[in-house]
Amino acid sequence: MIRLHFFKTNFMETYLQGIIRQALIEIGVEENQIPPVKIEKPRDPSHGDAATNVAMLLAKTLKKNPRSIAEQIVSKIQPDSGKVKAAEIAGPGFINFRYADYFIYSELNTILDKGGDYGKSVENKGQKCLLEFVSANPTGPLTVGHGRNAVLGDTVARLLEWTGARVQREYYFNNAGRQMRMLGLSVQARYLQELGQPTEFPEGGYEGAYIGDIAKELVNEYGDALLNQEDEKVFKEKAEAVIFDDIQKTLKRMNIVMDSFFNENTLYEDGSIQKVIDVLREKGLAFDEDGAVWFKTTEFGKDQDTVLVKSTGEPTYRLPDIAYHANKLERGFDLCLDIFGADHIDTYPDVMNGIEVLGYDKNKVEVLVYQFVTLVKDGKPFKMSTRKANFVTLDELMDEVGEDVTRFFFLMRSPNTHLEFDVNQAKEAGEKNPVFYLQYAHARIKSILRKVAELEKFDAKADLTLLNHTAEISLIKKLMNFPDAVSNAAGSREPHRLITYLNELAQGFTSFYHDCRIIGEEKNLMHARILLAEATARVISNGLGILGINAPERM
RNA sequence: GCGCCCGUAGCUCAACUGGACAGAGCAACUGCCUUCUAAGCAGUAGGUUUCAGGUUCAAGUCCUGACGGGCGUACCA
Repeated sequence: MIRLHFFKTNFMETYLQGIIRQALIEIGVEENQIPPVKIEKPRDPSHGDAATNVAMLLAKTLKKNPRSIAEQIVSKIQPDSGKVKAAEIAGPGFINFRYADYFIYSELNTILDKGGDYGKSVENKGQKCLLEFVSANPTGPLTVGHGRNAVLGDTVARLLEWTGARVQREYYFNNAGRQMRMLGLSVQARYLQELGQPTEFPEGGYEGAYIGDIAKELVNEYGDALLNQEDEKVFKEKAEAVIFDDIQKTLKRMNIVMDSFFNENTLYEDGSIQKVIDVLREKGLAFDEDGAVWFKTTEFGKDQDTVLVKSTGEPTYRLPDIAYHANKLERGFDLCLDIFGADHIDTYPDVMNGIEVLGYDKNKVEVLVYQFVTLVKDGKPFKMSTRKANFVTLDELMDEVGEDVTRFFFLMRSPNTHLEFDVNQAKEAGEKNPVFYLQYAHARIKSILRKVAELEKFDAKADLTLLNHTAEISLIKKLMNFPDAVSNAAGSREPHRLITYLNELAQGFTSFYHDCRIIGEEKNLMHARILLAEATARVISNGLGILGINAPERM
């Protein structure tokens, strides 16, 4: 049997495109009149497995009605019976194809052969990607707000890896600046209070309980030896170390491991910040006014110029951002993807313009923007502010609802829409919780396979053509869509599409489970169904793996 | 004021990037556990896709304009 491993879905698509183009030429359509032949899969299974709309696209140029064009095309098509059954015309002029049985069963074999690799593609083969995400400064524990960023970033990374890319996960941070000084001062104040010194807590300081914990640690370590520190440096450094450690633990708990950490400070040390200003000045795009250095963003259509260096001599965050992105491109990545919250969106055009002026290809930089998360508890939104003690940390959230559920909920919705994280629904250990539906389907299959293994040995080969029940056929077809679902989610950077797919798959399995027994059926049929069940478990666990969620053996 | 995002079932959201009859999950109602996991299944009900125009064979999807919501619009990050 010829294996279609490396062409797979695309193989069928290019095949259909080929025979359609051939037919078009045969009926006398000029080469340059042929529109792009798009193959799509109909929503409604009764419309077949693949369809094209070329006839409708040609209606205008050929000045004929689409159905008659479709008829002409179909009359010239002689499909390979090993791949598709005859083409049909439907609706306003769609040409629908149905997969041949042989093709479907051979695809099922492919799934079983490829196993844990099924769904991987080569479309981004050789691409080097830098995915920057989280990038929270170490001023406090990761909160729910960071959670969406972290999970989205990591999952998009996994998706890109499945399409063949090499992805480096990078965390960008700044441990200098006012924020961090304030952090140090806050710890210092708590330290002094801890030792009974009358102290005023700094205005706008960090009030979270974790600050007090760090102070206590310092007391344990140093006693009162730090009473007469002139500045907050020791406190800041301690806080940074503790908090960073904490952040990494939280990430690890969420199944996220960074490949690199990039400190903003590097950009000052190696002079690249200065270089940005120099080049912008040289090109007449930076100028001095009121003691500050400005970026002439009005040149790019903004209604205001933008400050790069404040009159205090301190740069705004835009300047290092530009230098940082230049640095990324300098490192030779083909794609630099940033995960940004909606509140940061305004810096993006400045960065793009900046790096373009510096002579880099801004098409290599891409930003995935996600909207905010609202925690909902008991039907009420839970308002959070980072600086006040009033926030829910990611760890607390995971303590409450679990790691898998947390990841799933952050991924469930399109990045582009507000995410309402319903804690009550997430905590529900049962029916109301959409995560378990997927895991349950997987556990169920595994349970059956365990039972089967106790009964008898069977060889890996089986007569798959025995799988001809409606539920079986549509389950196999669903499995066949997995690679598309992966590359779709990867291409659009929208993991929720994969979740939608997996839900449909799990539904497909459950109706198979409902209609078709495995244990107790005639031996050959049982064997065939075991393979189908195995393939399904495989695809579910591959899919959940991409989402960074466990596929449990039993529940 | 200006810029970006959003508006789809009572609620939370999908809709494969312009395709065929707009779909799920909660919530509501009706059934189903001596048979491989009922964390499940089958069914009922729920819609003028905010409104008004436009583009075309075809619009929830694209363009214009209203209306409503979120975010941004700092010499804060």
